[in-house]
Amino acid sequence: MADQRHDPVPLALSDDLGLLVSRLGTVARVRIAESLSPLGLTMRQFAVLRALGAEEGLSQAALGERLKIDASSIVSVLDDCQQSGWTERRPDPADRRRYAIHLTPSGRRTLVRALAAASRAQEEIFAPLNASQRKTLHKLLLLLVGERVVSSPPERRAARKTAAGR
Amino acid sequence: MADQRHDPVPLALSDDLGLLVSRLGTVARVRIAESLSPLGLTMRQFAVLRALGAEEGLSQAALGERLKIDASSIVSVLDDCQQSGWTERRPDPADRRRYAIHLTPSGRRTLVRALAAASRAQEEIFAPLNASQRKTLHKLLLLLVGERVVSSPPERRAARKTAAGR
DNA sequence: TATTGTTATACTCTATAACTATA
DNA sequence: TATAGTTATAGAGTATAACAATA
Repeated sequence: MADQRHDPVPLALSDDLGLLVSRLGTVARVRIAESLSPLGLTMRQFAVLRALGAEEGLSQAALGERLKIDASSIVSVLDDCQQSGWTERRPDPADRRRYAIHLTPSGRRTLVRALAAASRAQEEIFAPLNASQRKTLHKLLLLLVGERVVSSPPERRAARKTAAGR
Repeated sequence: MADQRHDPVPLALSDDLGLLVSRLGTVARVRIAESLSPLGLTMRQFAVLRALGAEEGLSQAALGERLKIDASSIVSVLDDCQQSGWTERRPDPADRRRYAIHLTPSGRRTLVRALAAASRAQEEIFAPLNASQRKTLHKLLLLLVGERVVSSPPERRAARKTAAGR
C-alpha cells in the first residue's frame, strides 16, 4: 500500500506466472498435507498408497523410481506405513533380495479415506473456480506437466550460494 | 504401463488437480531457483531484492512480515545479501532499534539480472502454452491465490505421524 | 510493557555413501 | 560385477525461544 511506480520489470508476485504457480503449489501442498494429517499419513505415504492402489506387488526400487523417491528414503516411508498397518513386505519368490509390497485391507481403507480427505481439501483450494474454469485449469496444467506426471514432491535442492563447496 | 482398471477413485496424479498444482509448483520453484543459482542468490534473497526494488527503506520486521519470513530468518538472509554487497542496513534516525534496508547499486543490477533469469526460466516452464493460454492460466491463478499474494515459499510443516518412534 | 533485531538451538525432510545379501 | 534393501550421517531450510537495546 505504498508505491505504484511504473516499473520496467514486474516486481509484484502477482505479475509473475512462475512465482504464482510456485506459491499456489505450496498452498495446495500444505492444504492437502493438512487434510491427510488427521489420518496419520504424510504426502509420501499417500503417494505410496496410491501407487500400490493402482498396482500392487511393486518392489521398493520400483516404487521409489515411480515416485521419484530415493531408495534409501523409501525404506523409512515403508517402515512407517508398515507400522501403521497399511502395507506389508512379502518375500518375492523369484528373487530373494526383493520384496513385493502389498496393501493390507486397512491400507486400502485408509487409501479411500485419504483420497476423500484430499478431495475435500481441493474443494477448498479451488472453491473460487467454477466447474468450467477447473476443467480449463486442469487442461492447461496437463499441458505443462506433460510426461513428468509422477507423484509426490520429489526434487528440492537447487539454490545455494557462493562458496559452499558441496 | 501396467494397469488400467476402472478405479472408483482417481489414483493417477494426472487426475488430481490439487496434486497437479502441487507438482507444477515444485517444478517451477526448482527451475526458478536453478536459474537464480548462477547469480548466487536464493529464492528468499530474490524475494527480498524484489521487495526492496518495489519499496526501499523497509525495516527488517516489515520485510519479514511482507514476505512471510520469520524475523529470525530475515537476519541471516540479510546478512548474506549484505555480504554479497546487494543490500545495506542504514540506521533509522527516527528509531534507533530499527534499520532501514536499502538496495546498493550492485543489488539493483543483480535484481535486474535475476528478474531476467527468472523470466527465462519461466519461458521454459510455460513453453507448452501459447500467449492466450498463459493469460488464461494467469487469470485463473489470480482467482485462486486471491489476497494472499505475497512472495517466496513461506509455510511448510503440516503432516507428521502418530507416535513416530523411528 | 512492547518492539526490533539478534543468537543459539532444534527439528523436518531428504539425499549420499557405505554396507550386506543376494543375483 | 551389478542390484535390492539397509543404515548411518550430513546437509539445507526453517522455526522457536530467550535475550539486549530501545521505545
